[in-house]
Amino acid sequence: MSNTDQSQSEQQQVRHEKLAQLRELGVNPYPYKFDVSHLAADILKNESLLKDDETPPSDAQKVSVAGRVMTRRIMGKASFFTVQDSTDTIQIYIRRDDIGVEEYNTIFKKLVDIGDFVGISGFVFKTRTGETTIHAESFELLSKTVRPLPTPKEVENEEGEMITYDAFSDKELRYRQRYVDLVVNPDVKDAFVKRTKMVQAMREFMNEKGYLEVETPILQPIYGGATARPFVTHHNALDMQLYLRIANELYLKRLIVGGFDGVYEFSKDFRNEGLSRFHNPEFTQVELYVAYKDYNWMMDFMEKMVEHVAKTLHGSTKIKVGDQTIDFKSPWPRVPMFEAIRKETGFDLYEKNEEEIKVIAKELNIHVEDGMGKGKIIDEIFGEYVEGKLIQPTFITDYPVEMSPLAKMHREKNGLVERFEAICNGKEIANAFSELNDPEDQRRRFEDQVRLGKEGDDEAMAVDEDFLRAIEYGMPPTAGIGIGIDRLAMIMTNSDSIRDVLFFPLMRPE
RNA sequence: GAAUCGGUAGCUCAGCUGGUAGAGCAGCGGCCUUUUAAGCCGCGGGUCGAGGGUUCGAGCCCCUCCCGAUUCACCA
Repeated sequence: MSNTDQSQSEQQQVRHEKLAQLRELGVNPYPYKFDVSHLAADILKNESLLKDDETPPSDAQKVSVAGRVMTRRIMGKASFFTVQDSTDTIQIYIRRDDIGVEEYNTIFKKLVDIGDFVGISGFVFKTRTGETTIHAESFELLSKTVRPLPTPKEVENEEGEMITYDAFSDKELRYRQRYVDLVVNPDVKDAFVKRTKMVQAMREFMNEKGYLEVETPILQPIYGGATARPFVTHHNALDMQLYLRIANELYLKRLIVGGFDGVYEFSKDFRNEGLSRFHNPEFTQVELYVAYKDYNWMMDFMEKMVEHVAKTLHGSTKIKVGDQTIDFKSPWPRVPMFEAIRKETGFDLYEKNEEEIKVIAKELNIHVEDGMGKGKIIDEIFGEYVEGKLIQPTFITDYPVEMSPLAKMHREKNGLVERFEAICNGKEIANAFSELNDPEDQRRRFEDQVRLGKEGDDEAMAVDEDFLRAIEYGMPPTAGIGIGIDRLAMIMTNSDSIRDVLFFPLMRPE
């Protein structure tokens, strides 16, 4: 867009004019650096920087801060304004007689706007009303903004609650212009910082156990490791169809075959499905595989790791989510899937055949489509009658083999596999199994998937011959897990939409 | 994919039964040297999501489409 574009608002045009005036005055509106000595948050915390009224400021009491101008209150020959840096917002007091007539009257009062980056040097004092403030001794424009920022204002009322006026609250604008959202809505930043700290805490927890963080292909010739529709792409030089990964499971298990005892990857996965409050086409999971362990061990591991995450982020195992309090203190209840269904519906599905289950599904008002298969129907019943009721973290264990083609047969229970899902706040946050390492069984399971695919299940898996070859070379007993990072982040940050824990959620083009 | 609600100034919103488009903040011109949603005086700013229709006349009624939010369905 040119700076004479007719589509610009009046305010944008005014700011472009100010930019030109600054240049005419010989002021570079985009200088190269500024030496910051203090962050706003540190100044606000550090009483020893406060200067008393009697003595002139010592060198140790001089501060330089930089950030965006967020509010301005001009009172003739002196002004107050606030500057927001990465840590907080601090008030600045500036006087004509301290910084010079042109600097104050022309540059500061006329040519600087809300949103501009500025650098201030001065000393710290407290105003009459007790607000810690920097008395500016010099002032420098660091970057001129030519687009007006939304200008929310926060006020504390008599009860000590913060009231926000003119909040930048339009969700569409907030998601499309996350950079603006981050500038004017401080809580947004907090949620993303928490997300990062959560990932760090998990990474440290796994590193401490000696597991190796690895990277595996995002572009895969055969997609696998989950049931989902993939994104399809094409490699020109090899003239080859490739898929964006829906999971990295099969690659991490190849690494277990290769002799690593524990490998994990924070993996951006891609599923070509609809969008919702809980679904974004690209999302993050951490998958972890540990040799010589089973799913019982993995439950111990997961509850301890998530308990650790909660303590790291909140200093407690208890977290407020909506109007619930969720307690991540281990151990979490472990309930076999069929028992959970029986408790909620009165029907025992164990060792029932597909016809019998279809009859029960009908009685439970579950919509059954052709080609859904036994596993899928059971999953439907579970989703409809059980999942949403599990608010406190719970392990649901022992799934039907039909819906778990990569999990090992249960050591005792007929027709089931050693699998668990961790459910929390009514949603799945993790999925794990004793990994199937019997190559003949694995081949049969793949073939069953192919059959389901032919019967119309468009999410069924394909046979991955190279993966079969890998486990034919031998894979030790292994426990594996995938934990949904976005879902867990939603809980840890009390967000009710996945979009609030993704910087840039997928949106239709403007 | 379906239903509901919404899209009006840079931001947040009002706009009745159809009759020349409003407020606060932000902006512009003044006054103001400890203010804090600073204050006071004055001013400008709009393709009312897009297109079509009905009407003497449409922000408002009708149709189509676009975008979003929420709920439901599928998926983690």
